[in-house]
Amino acid sequence: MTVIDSTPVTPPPLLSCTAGGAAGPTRPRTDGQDRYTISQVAALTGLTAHTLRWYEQIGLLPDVQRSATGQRVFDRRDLERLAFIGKLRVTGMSVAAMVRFAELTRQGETTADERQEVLEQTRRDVVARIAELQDALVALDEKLACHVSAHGAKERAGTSS
Amino acid sequence: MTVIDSTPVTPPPLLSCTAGGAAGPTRPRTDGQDRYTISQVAALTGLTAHTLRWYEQIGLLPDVQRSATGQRVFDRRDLERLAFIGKLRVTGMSVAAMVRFAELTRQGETTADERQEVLEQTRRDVVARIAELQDALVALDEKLACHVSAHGAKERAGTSS
DNA sequence: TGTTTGCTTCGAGTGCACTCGAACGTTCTA
DNA sequence: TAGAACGTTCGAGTGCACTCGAAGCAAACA
Repeated sequence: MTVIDSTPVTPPPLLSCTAGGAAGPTRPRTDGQDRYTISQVAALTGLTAHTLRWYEQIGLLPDVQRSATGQRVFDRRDLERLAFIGKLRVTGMSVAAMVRFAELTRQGETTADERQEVLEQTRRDVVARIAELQDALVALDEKLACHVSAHGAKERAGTSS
Repeated sequence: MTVIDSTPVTPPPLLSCTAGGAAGPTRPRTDGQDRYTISQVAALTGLTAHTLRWYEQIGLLPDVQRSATGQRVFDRRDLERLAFIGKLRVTGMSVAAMVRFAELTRQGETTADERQEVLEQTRRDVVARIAELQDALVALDEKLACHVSAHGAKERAGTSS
């Protein structure tokens, strides 16, 4: 991965309610100027070109457009999909589950209920995970409090070792 | 792992400011009745006996006492240590880092500063992780809101496909 | 007394999510 | 026109945290 310094890449604004999850069942053709090469997308997302190709290959990021010469042409929609994939990744969802979700999305409106259930379950998982982490935070703070009080006592007693 | 149904195991209350992190440099001999076999500890913690032995072997849970016949005898202190290890695990700290922390704890008061730094860094990591998850939660909620509104529109229009 | 549980060491296997490299050809850009 | 970037397929490697099994023997429990 080399640093891209030519053709400055401007991250597009993310739309709110579009096909972030995976491929939408229909994709409006990219007629505008939001075209990104794989290395630009790599730079924007922090993923490697390898990983981007892999995502496409396993069906996590399907239907990436190609130029007449066969090169991948990513657009804003793909970046949105990748952004949402990033969110799902943060939640701890496995790649296999994300692929499954992408497939459901591709299947269109008929899978809306199932997708909603997946999202709600994921939401519950995230809430639980946050609670766990906050629990851990409490434990850390208790430990730190011990350290501080022990240190304070030490300071007061002048035992510096 | 079989389910333990004899000798009901009562989880001990966790003390607040003791040797949770790893072995304290000195361990008061276990004279009381808080003695646990490896399978009892496994049942209490959800870890396997394999993993408990492994923890001891790699130095994550050092100085587990032994009976005259060489069997491990865990006590409340060990359970506290395991509870704290569980918290650290939740934070995403690697086993290697936890072992390092346990070693520092064994080394006693001289490593207090370093341990405090580790705890503070871990705390920062956890806070960042929580922020990430809350971010993901927002993204999930946006998606769910889309679903709900789409569904609502569908309901209103009577297009049920 | 027989079954279960425990002990040891050792290495191998698992599942995940990448991550990399090879090998070789095509296309784009300065 | 050179060289960087892109394309393909394929398999292998990495790092983590377990997880399991074997072998063979000792101890505890019902």
